Amino acid sequence: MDPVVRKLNKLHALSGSDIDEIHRCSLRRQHYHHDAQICREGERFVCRAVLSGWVAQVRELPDGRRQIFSFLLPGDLIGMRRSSQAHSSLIAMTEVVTADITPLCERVGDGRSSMALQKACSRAEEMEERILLNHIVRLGRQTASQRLAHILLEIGERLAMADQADPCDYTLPITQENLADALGLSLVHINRTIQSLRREQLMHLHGRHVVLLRPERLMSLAGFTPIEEHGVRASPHAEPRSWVN
Amino acid sequence: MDPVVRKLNKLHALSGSDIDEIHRCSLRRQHYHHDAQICREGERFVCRAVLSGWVAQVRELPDGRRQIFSFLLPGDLIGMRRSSQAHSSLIAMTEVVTADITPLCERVGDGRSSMALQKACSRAEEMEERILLNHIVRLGRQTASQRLAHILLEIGERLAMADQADPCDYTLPITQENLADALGLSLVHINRTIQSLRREQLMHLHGRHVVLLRPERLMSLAGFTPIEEHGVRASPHAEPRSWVN
DNA sequence: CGCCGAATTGACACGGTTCAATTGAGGTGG
DNA sequence: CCACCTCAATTGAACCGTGTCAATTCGGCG
Repeated sequence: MDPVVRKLNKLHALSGSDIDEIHRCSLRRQHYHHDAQICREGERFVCRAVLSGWVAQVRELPDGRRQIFSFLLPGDLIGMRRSSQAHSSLIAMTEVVTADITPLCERVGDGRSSMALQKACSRAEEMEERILLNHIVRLGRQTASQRLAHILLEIGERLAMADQADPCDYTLPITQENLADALGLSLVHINRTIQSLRREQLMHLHGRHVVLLRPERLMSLAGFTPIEEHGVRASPHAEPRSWVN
Repeated sequence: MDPVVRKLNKLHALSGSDIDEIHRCSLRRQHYHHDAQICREGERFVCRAVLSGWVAQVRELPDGRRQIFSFLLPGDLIGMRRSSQAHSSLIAMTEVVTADITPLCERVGDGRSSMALQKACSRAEEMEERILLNHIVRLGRQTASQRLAHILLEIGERLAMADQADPCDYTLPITQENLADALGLSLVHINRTIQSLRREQLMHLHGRHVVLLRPERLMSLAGFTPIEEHGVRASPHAEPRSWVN
């Protein structure tokens, strides 16, 4: 449960007993092979935590193409809220280990756990929401290079949050095709986009190894906002246009 | 609170006292002009219900362009879960009336309300999630015509759920530019896409009036799955590919 | 009647897709 | 230790869906 504890603790400082509770409330481990389907769309699924490996939340289209909604990284919680069936499938992008954390979900859900733990979980959910909205912006309004830079920055930030890696230097255990399925692009175009960013000396991406060489330039290119800056920015707008009766 | 009651009741049958509770737990109404900003990104916001009018959940990009995440229709609840700041702005697409439902959120959240009411709210949240995921698929993997057909079918279904209109014949109180901002397309191209669907006799869309002429054809064109069919479909896959240790 | 925002149209450029090969790298067995 | 196999990465060329720019028309309202 280590990555889970690290991530939650970074979102909201936890006490020793909180950490104990996290350990106590996790049931059996489950192992999945690369490409294994962890959960099928429409199925009811239990609340899990990813302990190691990457999982993709994905929908398969009638014509066989895929759209990946998000990547779930070590430390991420799956389905804290969702009570009934899933609206997406879960597929192991690598060898994966998860833990069933149903008891933890219940205790946090009905308020039996500590305030700190609840706060940390709610922060985690918020972060999840932010990631989903970021993804929509990428798909709706960004070019291929922006999408790629943006998601690589975001993944780096998330890995760092669970102490899995340096935010600008990490292992990307997925294929270019997987990136394409997430970013709504073709495999061929992802490849060309990678080369373009490489040529401009903005990043390395060879094999499974990513290095973001100039994070500031990448951030401005992609319009990426790191998580620390959320909620404290002064609005750039001159005056509110809102009108309340 | 009528559209809220109708929608929740359709998601899970409510008792008379549930309906009373919904009424009792709603605080003051707030009125907004067309184009008013109801909530700014990064702000803390209260839990609200949309009573009339349409609201857009939107993010503004540095270059002035917009991405609309979703449209909130009468009967929709805003921010049932999100405790702290919003990751998107809310903008009134029409004249809008909302109700502050903070008490309702709290009672449902900590289990003081009836089981039925909790169930209905959790169904509403699930539907919200489904809508967001559908949106990602539209943006990531569909053509302009598919996106348009898909979102119009979805909106029709949602309006019908709150008894606001016929699912295939309703008023769309937004401009083509708003559709473009939601569907990740340019205003010009949205216009041409509308004309194309019109030419093929699949729908009418003149002024604010939409008629979906051949819903079945539109659904197959757009790969749209109505909500009733969720969770009961037999999987088309031959055998599970998953492997559990 | 005249105004203004919304809708519509045309021409052109470009980002991204598709199809079809080719190259490269890691893993396995002989 | 090398030949081979396979999957991932890379490349080229043609095609087409969308974006952009710049007018023009439409429609409702004062």
